Amino acid sequence: MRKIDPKRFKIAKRHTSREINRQIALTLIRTHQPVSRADLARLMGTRRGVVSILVNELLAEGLIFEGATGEGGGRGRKPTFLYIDSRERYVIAVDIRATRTYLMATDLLGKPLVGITSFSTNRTLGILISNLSQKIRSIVADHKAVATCQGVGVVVPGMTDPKSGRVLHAPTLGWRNVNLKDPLSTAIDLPVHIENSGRACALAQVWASRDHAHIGDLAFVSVSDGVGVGIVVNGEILRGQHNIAGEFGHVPLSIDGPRCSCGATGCWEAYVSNLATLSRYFGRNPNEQKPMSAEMATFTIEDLVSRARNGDGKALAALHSTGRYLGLGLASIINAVDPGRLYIGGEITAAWDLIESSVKAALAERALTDLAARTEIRTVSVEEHPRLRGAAALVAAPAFAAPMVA
Amino acid sequence: MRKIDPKRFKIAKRHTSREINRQIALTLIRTHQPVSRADLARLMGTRRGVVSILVNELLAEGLIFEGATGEGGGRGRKPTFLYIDSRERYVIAVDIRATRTYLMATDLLGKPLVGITSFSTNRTLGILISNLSQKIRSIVADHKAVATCQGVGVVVPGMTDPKSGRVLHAPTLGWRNVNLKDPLSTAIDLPVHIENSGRACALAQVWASRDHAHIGDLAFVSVSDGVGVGIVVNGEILRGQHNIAGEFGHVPLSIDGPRCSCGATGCWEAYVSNLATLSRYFGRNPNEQKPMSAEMATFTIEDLVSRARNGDGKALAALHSTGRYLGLGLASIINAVDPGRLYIGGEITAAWDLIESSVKAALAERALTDLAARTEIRTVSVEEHPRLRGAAALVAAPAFAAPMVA
DNA sequence: GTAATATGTCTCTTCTTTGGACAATATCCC
DNA sequence: GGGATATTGTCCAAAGAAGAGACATATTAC
Repeated sequence: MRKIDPKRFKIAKRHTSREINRQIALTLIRTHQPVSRADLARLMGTRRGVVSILVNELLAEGLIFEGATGEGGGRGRKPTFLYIDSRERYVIAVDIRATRTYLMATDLLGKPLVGITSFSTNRTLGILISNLSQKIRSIVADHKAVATCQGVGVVVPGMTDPKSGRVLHAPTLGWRNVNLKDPLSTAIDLPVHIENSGRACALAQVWASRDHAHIGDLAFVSVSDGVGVGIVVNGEILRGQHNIAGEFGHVPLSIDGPRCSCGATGCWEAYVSNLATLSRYFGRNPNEQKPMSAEMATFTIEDLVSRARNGDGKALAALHSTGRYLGLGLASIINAVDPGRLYIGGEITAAWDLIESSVKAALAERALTDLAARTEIRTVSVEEHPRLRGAAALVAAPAFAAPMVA
Repeated sequence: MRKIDPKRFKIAKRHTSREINRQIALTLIRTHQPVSRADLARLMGTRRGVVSILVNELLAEGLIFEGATGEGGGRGRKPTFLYIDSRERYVIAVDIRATRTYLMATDLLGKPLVGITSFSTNRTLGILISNLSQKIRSIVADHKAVATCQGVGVVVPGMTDPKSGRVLHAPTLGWRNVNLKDPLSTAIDLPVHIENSGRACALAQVWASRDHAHIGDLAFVSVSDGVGVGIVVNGEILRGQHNIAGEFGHVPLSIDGPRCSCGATGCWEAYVSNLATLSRYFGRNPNEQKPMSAEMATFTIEDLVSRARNGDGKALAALHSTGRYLGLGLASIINAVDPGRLYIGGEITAAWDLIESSVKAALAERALTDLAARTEIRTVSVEEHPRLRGAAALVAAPAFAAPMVA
């Protein structure tokens, strides 16, 4: 039961029905391919005649293509199978991180076309844009003959306003209220979409093409330098009134806890970020000003995990502790928005087998019902590049999205 | 950008466009009444001809009525004004609380028709249903001549599953997984809608008819024995996968804090519930098992507030403390879902002038941006009966809701 | 009184789903 | 091999709905 917004409603025009059904057909082709017109008619509960019109429209636009007539199975005329056409269009995904910036090109379904390239991030906006557009232009030039670029999706570790294309605040980059979209867009002459990396990761999971069982309500928790969270409600990214929705990283576990980079104390992030885990291992107060030892400065979570695997009890304890705090925070997410599934990303997932029990025990401690405590948790490894896949989805997904209506 | 659910999509049928525009017209009549057909055509950006058809449909169904031709202002034929017809239909709202159960009848816009009646709550389900249906039948009999009852909305202090009509867990009533809807519905032969009271309060604000500026994203925080929260996203109540979404009352402020009724420790509820505030005043550990003094047992928040107003420094300090914790928790809500507006209900609102500064200061401490810290907060006094208004909205609102599409 | 103007209804056109017919296959079974 | 049966995709007429504009009605300006 949704209330119609008396200021921002959308009237049903003459084309609206067609638009809706067209997108449904496209979605079903996407999730069920290979699929015939007759199959679609059965799935949609309409006549084959309408489906034919819809399909011909999609064919004319080049969004889908007809494959060879497939094996029907029973008797009767064999069906012509339909597929999403992922050859002529592609998108470029960009992941800007504090130290390096990563690029990838994918088709509309998120399948990578070329390997991931990267370069060192220069935090001066002008230089970064210049470096970036050079790389992008090179990719575009390479593909000019076969396909056209639909746009560039850029994810940033910080708060963003996708509408204006501004990065509101990215602490690790030292950016505050900078317009990233417009200068980049003019430099490369392509549409640019900006988004926070946590949300983009969530987006990547929503649109993950393999997932037949669509989960319209999910949360993605990305644990690395900070904790980024993306929430999806009703198949739509939750952005909130000020573009800060989903910042569970700064919901407290203990208001008297350690100081967080955001200025407040006891944020979840201050307990489970990579730095927090490492500090715990070194028995160091993360707020301390005194310089780190050489070992500490270069020591990574990967190192910690391998030590834990090799029998370092202190390392294992530090991981378990992080696992526990992770679970406590996940319980907050469940109690707050109760998503159908939780995804965890970040370096810590490499140690998931070690910490899963701690996570689940902590979750059960605070979840309000048994069923909620058993909310499915899936890890997304660093190698799956959820941020880049999310960046790609920023550009590719709108072609498949539901039209705004009512 | 919303993903279409490949399992639960809704095709656009021949009637769909009409349905959508009909509901938009109805919404606009609701929010802009008195309004003419020509006004609607301008608001909707369509021809007057289409509006006429939609309006005639709504007239035939008795949802709206034509008033006297109004003053146009300029020259030309005078418009015939349209209004929501709130005479022929009404709904019954029920608020079941631990000690008393309240009833009210309202029209479709939520305007009370008869005064609020109440009776002592008997926690034995059968007896309560019997008592309740007696009262309901009496109201129905009183109105039989003039109007028909559309249904009964029931709100409960606990977790509910509106679909099945079951109360999953209501600690203060001692109910666990009881079917409230079906037996009540058969007893009174009317449709029954069950909902958690926090969510219902949020619903009441969404559908508050005065509010021209529709806020599609809001949170309602109801502070009393416990802390109930209702979240609205995109004009729709957030229920979550297990019907526990919005339970911010059990998101921690400090995991090492006082024990909460839910079994966990340091929940927001354990800091700001009425009991927590009173315990703070009496310098008593709320988890203590030792019996309360006679004074403490009968002392209420209202008493505390009046003492604070009369110069009791300890009372004022206890309230300020609650205000601070309230603000810290509100910051969590803002960081998590970033609603456009926060509503606060409960007895504590009577002391809002005393604690507002504490609330806002605490909120500013933890909010991630200045803009977010300035999220509008509105109080809803106990006299406005938000729970009952929400219960009414459960039944009345579907008539105005947007149709499910795509 | 006449011109100007706004409202509400009506008609015709265009777009879209609905229902059914039909040709084009392909298999089953005798 | 041939007829019966079944399935796919297309086509056509019907009906629902928005778009565009004409027209009668009602009211004020001058």
